Formats: sequence, C-alpha cells, structure tokens
Amino acid sequence: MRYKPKHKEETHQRIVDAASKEFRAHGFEGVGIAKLMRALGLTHGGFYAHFADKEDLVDEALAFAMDQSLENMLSALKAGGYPAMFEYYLSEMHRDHPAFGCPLPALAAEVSRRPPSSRGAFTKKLVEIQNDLAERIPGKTPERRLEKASVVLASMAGAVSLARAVSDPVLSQSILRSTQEHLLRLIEAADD
Amino acid sequence: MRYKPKHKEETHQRIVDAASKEFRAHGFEGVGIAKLMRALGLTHGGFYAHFADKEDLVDEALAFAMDQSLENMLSALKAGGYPAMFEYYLSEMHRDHPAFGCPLPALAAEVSRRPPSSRGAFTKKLVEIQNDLAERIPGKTPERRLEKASVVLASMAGAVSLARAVSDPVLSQSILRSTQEHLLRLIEAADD
DNA sequence: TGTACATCAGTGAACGCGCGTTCACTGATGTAC
DNA sequence: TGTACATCAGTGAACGCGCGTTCACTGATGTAC
Repeated sequence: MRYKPKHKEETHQRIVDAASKEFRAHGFEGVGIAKLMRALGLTHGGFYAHFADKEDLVDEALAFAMDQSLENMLSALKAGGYPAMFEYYLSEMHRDHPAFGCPLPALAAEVSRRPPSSRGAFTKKLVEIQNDLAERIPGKTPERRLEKASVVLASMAGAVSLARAVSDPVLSQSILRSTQEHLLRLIEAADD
Repeated sequence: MRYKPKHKEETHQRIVDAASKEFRAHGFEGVGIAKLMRALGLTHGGFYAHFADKEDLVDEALAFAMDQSLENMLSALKAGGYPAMFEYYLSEMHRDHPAFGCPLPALAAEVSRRPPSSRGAFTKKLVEIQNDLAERIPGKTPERRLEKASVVLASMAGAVSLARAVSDPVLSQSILRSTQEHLLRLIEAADD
C-alpha cells in the first residue's frame, strides 16, 4: 500500500471534522465540496472515495457536531453544574464562533428541510443529549426532568440563534443574559 | 399606460408575499427567482424591474414576514392573552406550516449569515415585536418585562425550530407542550 | 374622429459561474517470484 | 537482490444543471395633434 494502513480513515475523519465546522458556520448549502477539499490540501475528485454523495457527508458531519456539542455541555456540567453550562452555552464566545459550537442554533432549521433519514439521525442524537441533561436536572419524576431538559435545549438554541441574527450588540447580549438568568431559576426551582 | 396605475405596485407586492412564504418554507438559498416568478405567471426577466437584486427581495420579504408574524401574535394575544398566543405559536399547525408562520424559527440562523444591512432591518423588526410583547407581560419594571419578552421569543423560536427538525412525532409534540407549559408559568409568576 | 408616437410592465434568449458528480488516469508503495 | 505486477488514495479534466443577472425587444395602452 502507498499509505499507512490508517491513512484513509484519518483523511475521512479530517473531511468530516472540517465539514462539520464549515456547515455550522455557513449552513449545508453554503459549503461546496471543491472548496472544502482544497482547504484540506486535497482535490474534489477524491471526495467520492470517502462518501457516496454530499448528503452522506452532511449526515456524518451533523452527527459528529452533535456528539461534540454534547461533550462540550457535559464537560461544563461536570466542571460547574448547570450555572457553568449556561454560562458556556449562552456566552458571547459561543455566539461568535458557531463553527465550534452547538449545531442546534446553527442548523436545526435546515435539518427540518432534509430527508427523513437525516432527520432520524438528528433525532437520535437529540434524544441522547436530552437524556444526558435530564439525568442531571433536579425534578420529582423522570418525565418532569425530561420536560425540563426539553425547555433548556429549546431556550438555549433559540437564544443563541436570535443573539447571532441581531446586529445590535447590546440587544444580543441581553437576549443571552435574560435566558441565562431565566434558566438558572428553572433549574433551582425546588417545587418540582 | 398599458396597465392600471396600481398594477406594478400590486405585482411587486405579489412577489414579496410569495417570496416571504417560499423563503420561510425552503430558506433563502432554497428559492430561485425563475421558479418564484413562474409560480406567479411571470418571467424571470421582469424581476429586475421590481428589485435591484435577490438580496433586495430577501430583505423586503423578511420584513414582510416579521410584520405578518407580529400581527398573528397580537391577534392571538388580543383574543385570549398569552395562553392563546402560546397555544397558537407552539401548535402543530404552526410547526407544520412554516410558510405561513414566524420567520424566527425558520430563518434566524440564515439571517445571522447575511450582510449587516439585512441584520439591521431584522433587528428593528425584532425590537418592535419584543416591545409589543413586553407591553402585555406582567412584571414590576419595564426592564423586567422586556427580559421576559426576550425569553418568550427565544423559547418559542427554539422550540418550534427543534420540533420541526425532529422526526419523532411524540418527541416533537412534547417539545412544544413542555415549552408551552413552562412559558405559561413564567407569565403567571406574580413575584416579578 | 383618426393616425402617429411615447410609455413601460413584462418577455425570453443569452451570459458567466459555481455546483455536485463521473471517470480515466497517476504514481508511490507492497508483494510475488 | 532485482524485476514485474497489483493495489488504491488521490488527481484533474469534463459533464450537465440551475443559479442570478443582463438586455434588446414586444405590444397594449394613453397621449398629441
């Protein structure tokens, strides 16, 4: 063989990794295969030795981004509980660097326009995230904890999505901060 | 003149109206000018008698959609207060018909990738919506009411966006319902 | 009243461009003998 | 040890296609005389 045994596998992962960042920054339609491969020092033709088509890459890159985002949330949670997690997710840092952030605010709207297979894979990952968050949320019943996790995810994704769209920095920050304080109150609420 | 005095103005508005629906359903990049004009019984060449370029249409159609969405929210609010508004916004009806719904869950992520002028126009409309909601939310100070309006908008937009992306109908509905119940509690909270 | 002309919303062929995809090929390496 | 061959990740020209945009033109109407 011309390359190390793991070479192809590594190249495959490099493409997925770069694509997942580019997609989060520019949307699925905003990223072309030729440019993506060029950025990795490769040519567009080689792409089809790794993926059946662009949709194949989109699915894999989205799953990768979801995993990465879950890791980010869990490491913040383990470090400082929900206060730390909200501080991370609803930060200006996260808002200003979508490529390294959560795919929910960046790509959920586009996912809803994708074929059922993609939406199915997305759903599985979202349930995984929801379950991991629910485990760590106080609440009387498992159902109540899952509900809270839903609300947390929806609020965070919506807030970051709006904070990114808005051009006024004061308004943008106030959206993030309002949601942060509001969710802290939800988590700390002892009544349910 | 060949046409009625208001003819051109009417055609212009027909394009804006159709585009605002198509954009909400398929995203800005998912709608082509030729197809859009054909759907209105016109040809693509005529488009440039009405708009400088596609970006011009996007801005106008987005503003139109924001106005329409504000109207929808206000008419629900006037009919039945916040409970009715949440019921409308977080309904399966709204989830399943993005073309007639709020542009926030459908287009906010794409807006964040658009030029500053578009984001500025979006921001103005969002502030308008936020103010109109805040006026009707109970809360001790105007600042507190604006904060609550931020949270309401972010939560609703995030919930509808996730509910659309998910392929499991049970999960999708639970996202909508959790957020609905959660926001009702926020509005009814008398403490602040 | 009748004819020539100006207006202008809309037409449709044509443009360059970037897209996703295909495919015959390359060339460095490992293997067979 | 040396030579012929197989492997296969990656190359790059070429494809059809739809996109946004341009522009000379059309043709129904109002206006001027």
